[in-house]
Amino acid sequence: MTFSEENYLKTIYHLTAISDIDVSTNAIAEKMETKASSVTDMLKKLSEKDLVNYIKYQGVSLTDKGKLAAKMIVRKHRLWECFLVEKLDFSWDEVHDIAEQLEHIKSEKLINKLDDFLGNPTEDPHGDPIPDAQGRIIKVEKQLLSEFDKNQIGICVGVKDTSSDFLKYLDKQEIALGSQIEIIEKESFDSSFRIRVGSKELTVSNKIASNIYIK
Amino acid sequence: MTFSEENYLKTIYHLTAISDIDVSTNAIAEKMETKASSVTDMLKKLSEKDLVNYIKYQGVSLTDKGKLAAKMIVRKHRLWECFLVEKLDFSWDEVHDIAEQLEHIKSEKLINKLDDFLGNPTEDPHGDPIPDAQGRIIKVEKQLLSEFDKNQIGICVGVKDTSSDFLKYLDKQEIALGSQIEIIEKESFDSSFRIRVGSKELTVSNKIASNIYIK
DNA sequence: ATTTAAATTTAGACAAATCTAAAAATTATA
DNA sequence: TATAATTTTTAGATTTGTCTAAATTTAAAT
Ligand SMILES: [Mn+2]
Ligand SMILES: [Mn+2]
Ligand SMILES: [Mn+2]
Ligand SMILES: [Mn+2]
Repeated sequence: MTFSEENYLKTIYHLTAISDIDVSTNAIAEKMETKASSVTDMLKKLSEKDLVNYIKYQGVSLTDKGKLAAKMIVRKHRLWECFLVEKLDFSWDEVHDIAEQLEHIKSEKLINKLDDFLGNPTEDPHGDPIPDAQGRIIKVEKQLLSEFDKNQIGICVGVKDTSSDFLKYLDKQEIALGSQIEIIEKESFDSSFRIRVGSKELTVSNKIASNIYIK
Repeated sequence: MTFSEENYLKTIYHLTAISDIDVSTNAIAEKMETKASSVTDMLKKLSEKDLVNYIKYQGVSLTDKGKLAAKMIVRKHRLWECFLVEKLDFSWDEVHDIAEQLEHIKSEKLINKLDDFLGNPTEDPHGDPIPDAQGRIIKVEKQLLSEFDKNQIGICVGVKDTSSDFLKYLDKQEIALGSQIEIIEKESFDSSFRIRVGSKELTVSNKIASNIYIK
């Protein structure tokens, strides 16, 4: 399997995880910053290999084989992110791009040994679940901060947007995984939130609140 | 720089390290298990990028820029081999192929942090020197076991052949880096050696003795 | 000094992954 | 429902790295 094929599988996996319905050619093209015609070519190839169910003009979904392959790539990506943060002391906003490269290293033994070395973590530095060697995922039900109401309290357990910019913003506000967040006030006009994080109080926009997972 | 370009540079680096004179197209083709015509094509490209000094029909050598680039790849390869052996408990005969992949991961920060995490090792699991971030190498003078004479004693500090087969043979004979080796007898007929390793005595062919470095 | 052999390069082809531009199918709108 | 807009696919071109076969250059052997 080539790097490119792996990247397509991963993208389709992530897009189907969101909405569950078939993924469109354009959605893939947009996410991968490539052209729709390139996507079509690749879908034909992946279909030929029985990794996706593809019907012309009708969108695409992963086969069981394709889904497992995608999960193994996600597994590698997230384990490497753990390694970078836990062992090499990278911050959570620096690891994604390097993991994008490391996720393509081919060695089952390597990834399983890495898993053990890290103590078999179930979540990556952004709170995303790590599939095990069989592709099983422990789902933790979590809500967006934006769905919370006044006076509710929760723990930050993940982020939806994992861009470096957003993660740095959270660092600045001293919001990290494990932080306790209390909703002091929800402004009905713009759906912004007044929250308490630790001892500090701050106001966050709805856009921010829509990218923080709470449990 | 592409994977392929990096692999060519590394190969040229290793071939020049042996004999110091210009490397031939065929030597590169043989080592990389590719065709001479493919090598010629790549040499033109590397020459265009000022990574090699290339004169048609006359062989090739690395420029300073090319040599530094090659050393950085070797640095990455050997540091990852250390990681695999020291941290993930791989044996020294399993790590080369995985390191061949890992050496192409692009992140200076990653490799320098890995270096620190490993305690800035100066040698890899096969006794080969690890260039530092500036490309400097600590040369340890060492001799082949085959060049030793009767009654001499030394420590095994490296191997010339790093193939899995040879390394497994050494494991079987309980010869490892750090093992004390004493030459009991040198057979003049076939240049084989009777040696003592730890408490055991054994006979090794000249071919074996020509692939073990002693200090 | 020719001739022969070996090494190297060139020419042309191919597969993978991408692109642009044009055609076809689907979906939305009037 | 007919037409327009959007989405998707096809056709053809490009880049990278490879290959085979033929031509060229260099080295070796009469
Ligand atoms: Mn990531
Ligand atoms: Mn992540
Ligand atoms: Mn190696
Ligand atoms: Mn090595």
